[in-house]
Amino acid sequence: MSLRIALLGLLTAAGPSSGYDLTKLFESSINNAWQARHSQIYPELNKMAAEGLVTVEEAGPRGRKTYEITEEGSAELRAWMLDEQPARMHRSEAALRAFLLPTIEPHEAVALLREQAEVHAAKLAKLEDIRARRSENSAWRKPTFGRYALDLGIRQTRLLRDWAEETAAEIERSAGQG
Amino acid sequence: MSLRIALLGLLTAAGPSSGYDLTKLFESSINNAWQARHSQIYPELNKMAAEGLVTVEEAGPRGRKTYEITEEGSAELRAWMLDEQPARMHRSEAALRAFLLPTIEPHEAVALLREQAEVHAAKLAKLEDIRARRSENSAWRKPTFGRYALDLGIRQTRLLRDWAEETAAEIERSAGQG
DNA sequence: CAGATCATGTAAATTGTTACATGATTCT
DNA sequence: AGAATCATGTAACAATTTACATGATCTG
Repeated sequence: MSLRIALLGLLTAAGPSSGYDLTKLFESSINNAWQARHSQIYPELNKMAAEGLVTVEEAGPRGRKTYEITEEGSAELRAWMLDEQPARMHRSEAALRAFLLPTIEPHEAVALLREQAEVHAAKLAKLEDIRARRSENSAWRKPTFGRYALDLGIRQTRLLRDWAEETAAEIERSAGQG
Repeated sequence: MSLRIALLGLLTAAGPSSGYDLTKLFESSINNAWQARHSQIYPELNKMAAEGLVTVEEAGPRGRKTYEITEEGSAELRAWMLDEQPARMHRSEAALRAFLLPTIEPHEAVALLREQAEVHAAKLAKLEDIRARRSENSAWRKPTFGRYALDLGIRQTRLLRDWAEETAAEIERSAGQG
């Protein structure tokens, strides 16, 4: 379901797009929240077209197909947004690693965390750069699009960086004592 | 792969356990990072036993089977932990909703965010309570187990609460003007 | 014209969810 | 004895990944 919702959302945010466009949008915009390959996106778009959630226009240069969201599609997206869903699924390999940190040696954990902190710091810089340039290059119809998610992404990345740094320092401290 | 890693991690952290135990541990400990039902856990444990990553002891009261991690299983876990994996997968319906916030009316978005903030606040209280009582009831072999992940979970939950509150306020402000 | 990029698809395998199915043991 | 909990499993379906496959168009 979430893939479908993400696609409807991107079609709302960016306007009529091809599967190829959407695949790239997935990587560049919503990647922090959800991922999908073209091999999943193309069939899903066709299923959605068959169900009337989007329309297809087959006219482009290299067999390019342009999909556009329908009223029915917008209704589906809206229903999902307003629906009470107490069970929100969340999977994160980074958090899994955090849990499993005590399974390796303290000095290894410290090295790993320091490395992670650097990765997060680099990502943070990239996201902040995107935010700074937001007004120019955005493919969005409304300027608010992506804004809240970007803000959330920046905060989360900063949190991960700080957590990694502080946890590394803490492990180092306690390993030095014990 | 991640399911397998999570199971190996839990077997390391909690010692020999049954599939039933592990299913409950999934819910209570690692849930913030990964989820799995017993219908996925039981077959995976049997596959891991066949591959020599865990041993099985069929002796318990109600057909209970006890699984224990082997050297080979520990090596697999260790390899995963130390392995450089630049692509860490992350999926979150909450973040997806954040992205799609501008697809609904501002007043709806505000209501949704306020609701979410409350949910996160409640979860935060629960997690902080768990942290406060940690020393007593923990099933872990080492006291550090779950500690780092719990800390991360608390920070992330607090972040979501704050983000929801502040974003609600911001939307309210700009909707009032515009 | 060669290499990059655009553009779409399918097949097979893996992973994850929901639903069905069963029986033992403990608690009240 | 009946309800709750312990305990394990399978089957069907849905979602996701990896790999295979193809061809058009643009760029240098």
